[in-house]
Amino acid sequence: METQLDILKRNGLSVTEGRKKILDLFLATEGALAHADIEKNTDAAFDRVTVYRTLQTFVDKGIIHQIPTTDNSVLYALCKHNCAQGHHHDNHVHFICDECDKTICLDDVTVPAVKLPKDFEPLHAAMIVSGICKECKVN
Amino acid sequence: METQLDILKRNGLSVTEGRKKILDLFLATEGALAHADIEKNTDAAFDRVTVYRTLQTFVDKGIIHQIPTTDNSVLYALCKHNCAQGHHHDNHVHFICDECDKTICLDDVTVPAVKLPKDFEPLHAAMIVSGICKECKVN
DNA sequence: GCATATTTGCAATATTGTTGCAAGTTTTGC
DNA sequence: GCAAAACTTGCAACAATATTGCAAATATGC
Repeated sequence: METQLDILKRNGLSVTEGRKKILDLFLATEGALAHADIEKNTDAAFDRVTVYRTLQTFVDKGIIHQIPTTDNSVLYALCKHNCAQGHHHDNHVHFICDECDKTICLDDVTVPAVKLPKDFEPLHAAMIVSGICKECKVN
Repeated sequence: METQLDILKRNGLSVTEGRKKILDLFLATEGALAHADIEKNTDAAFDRVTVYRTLQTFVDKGIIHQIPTTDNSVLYALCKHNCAQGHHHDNHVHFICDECDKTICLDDVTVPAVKLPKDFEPLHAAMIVSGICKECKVN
């Protein structure tokens, strides 16, 4: 399995404590992370600014992708497939649970294509489904 | 055509200057509006707080709906169809233009249903397509 | 190991969102 | 149309979130 080190090197990034730790967190988390989660889970070991910059770098490199939400926050999740710089393949559906508030990448559910009106040229599509997730449904 | 007055009355809301003006702005705008746009376009005639509260009220009543984005902001747009309180019908696709940055409600394009993994129960789905819009494509 | 390039932390600042409360406005019932 | 009740607004204070420049620290290439 690919380690944080591999990921950083593959993307030509300097290997630093901060980047390793944040990547570790992503690798250890099933769902998506908000900026706030990352600050909490690294025990304030890093400056807030570093977290912002690290996330931005990862997004630019295609290591993580952003998930839009309706509550003025952005969620981040690892790209499971190989995403080249500036060319993401994160075209899977995201599920936000109304119960436990977790966001899950449904890697096997691809965003369906839609027919747009004339002269609209689509480049990227995102889809967010909310409801009750597997875990909450069973319990 | 339905005026701002009709909309307010239909929803049992007090008719105030602020609500009328903000509704006017929505009725006059084709695309979606960010909170910042609303503050700007009302000439700072209202307190920031009033704008926040008015938008919240409109969302609660189903007069406008929220559109998720990936840049830490939420966009708002009028519900074209009759949305009952707590029961929105805004299941159309939203298009964000990378060129002019406008967000357009594609009222005629409905969000397609997707097949979710076992035990996931969907309640709501949103879809955002980005690319080049009609206007920018032609010019 | 050293020079260069990159990254980090700090401080300052800007932006955005929230809450309580008193004053003002709208609606209701007559 | 008027008074009382209900609701809405603005202000002030505050909290949270995001951005920038710059010097110090760290990582990389040779």
